[in-house]
Amino acid sequence: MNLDKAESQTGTLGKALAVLDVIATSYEPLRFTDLLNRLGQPRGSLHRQISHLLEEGLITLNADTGTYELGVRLLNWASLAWSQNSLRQVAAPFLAALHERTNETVHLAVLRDDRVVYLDKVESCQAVRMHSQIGNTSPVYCTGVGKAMLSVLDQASVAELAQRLDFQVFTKHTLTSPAALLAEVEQIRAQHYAEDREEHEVGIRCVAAPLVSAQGELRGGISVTTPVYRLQAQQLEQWRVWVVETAQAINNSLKVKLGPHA
Amino acid sequence: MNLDKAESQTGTLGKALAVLDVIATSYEPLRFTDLLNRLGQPRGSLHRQISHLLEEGLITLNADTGTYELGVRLLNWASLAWSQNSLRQVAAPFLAALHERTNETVHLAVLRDDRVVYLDKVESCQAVRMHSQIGNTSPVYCTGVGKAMLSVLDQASVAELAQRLDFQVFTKHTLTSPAALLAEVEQIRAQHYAEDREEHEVGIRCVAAPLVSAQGELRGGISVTTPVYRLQAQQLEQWRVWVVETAQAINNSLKVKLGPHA
DNA sequence: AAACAAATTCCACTATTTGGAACAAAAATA
DNA sequence: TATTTTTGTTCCAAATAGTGGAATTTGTTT
Repeated sequence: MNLDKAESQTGTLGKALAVLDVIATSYEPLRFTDLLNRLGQPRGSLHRQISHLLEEGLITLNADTGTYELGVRLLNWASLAWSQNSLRQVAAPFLAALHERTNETVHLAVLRDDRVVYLDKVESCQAVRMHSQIGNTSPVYCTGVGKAMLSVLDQASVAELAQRLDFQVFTKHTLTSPAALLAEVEQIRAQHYAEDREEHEVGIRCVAAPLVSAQGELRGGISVTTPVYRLQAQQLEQWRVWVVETAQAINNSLKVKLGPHA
Repeated sequence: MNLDKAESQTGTLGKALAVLDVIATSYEPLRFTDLLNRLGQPRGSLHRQISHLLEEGLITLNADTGTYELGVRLLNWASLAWSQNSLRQVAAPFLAALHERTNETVHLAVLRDDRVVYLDKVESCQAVRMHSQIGNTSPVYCTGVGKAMLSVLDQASVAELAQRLDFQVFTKHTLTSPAALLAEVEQIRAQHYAEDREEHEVGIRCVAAPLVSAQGELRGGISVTTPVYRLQAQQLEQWRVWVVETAQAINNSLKVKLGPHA
């Protein structure tokens, strides 16, 4: 009956998670009717989906406001997801060493759904904000790790991806077109490292490199971030070398730790 | 046909999440067959459930090992869950102030499924381990916050809960019977604060108090934790006061921020 | 107390899930 | 290399769980 396009259905699960996603990404708290409007589903169906999510502890009803919040079960899963993540486990000591050398904030990130997701962070003891960044996402096109990761995908995929991106302007250095991004990625591919020159946030620069498996598949990216005011030209040069070296070391470690088979 | 006991079914969603839970709580990485054994489901069904979880990004297949890991989508949700959590938002400044006064680690936790889940933590800049603790769980019966939270439930619920707990012995001070726990909770109810006297970990003590809504319903708990070696008797007395004061302040703030209705 | 809005329940209809078995691929063994 | 065993994937009729429109209940406003 229906052999349209990429027909991807995860059935009942997908529908329930769509509800969860709306709750997760809404800026203001939502009541039943708000969800009804945003999801355009029949009352009955939505109602049951919500009860299931509640019963499973994925969401919570705030009795005072009648609005839904994400449940703490998600926090618990995330904690487990983080600690068992194999990429993170392998990379951790290298990130620590890189931080040691640079004394700047070091990130580990992966690509998901056209966005960068931060997996780990090593920083000098600062105001200890939550996971600081862990689990947060940023656009690919204006972050060091983002562009670094794109550089190991084949040109065609990058072009496709660039086409469907929605370029937002964060600073006057933000890349704002598919063409600009493609050109930049081309260059990154050649030099093996990427830079963010205040493209996402004014006053913040970073140097990044991609992580790949033994088969050359994209695994993630790492970066060193710094405020420009304490940045000196030769430091930057030094960091490029260190970041690339560290990425290389992690790649080698990945081969040993994960895939001694091909 | 089937009116057995507490008949709680979340249908398809519940089954999918059961798979996720097995992956989450396993100590070693699991392959398809491992999951099959642990879940005792027909091959076909499990296979489809796994594909759905994969497609939704809730789990990832590690191509090198053929094992499944939790997906980063969970990290992203957790990050949002944490930042939008209203209890945490309200409590945050009070936790910071309490940390300021005591200069010791301060925790915010909630009760879920007979366990304590840590929601927030303020600590002196130490080795920055991930969420440090956020999303981690501990038993109720051997933690300060755990026992503090039990003290605001009615005696019957606590007795029931105590009965179904599996008391593990962590130190020589760990409470190991429903009776002991009930007695302790009784006392906590009277004095309005709880203590963990090296019951979970040798050398660690803590003082805790429960958080309640305007209607007196349990909302969570807070605690101050310290290594015994730097503990002096009069400090402890001081902290009891501060912890109870802080809890009271948060409770008041909860009334204002959340529920000005009854 | 009436009018209104929001949330919950109901139930005949329909789509998805189920689970056993057949099939394919990969590893282990001969 | 051939053979067996293990592991993973696909199929489809039957069973089950989800759908969605409407009626009912609950709770808020006038």
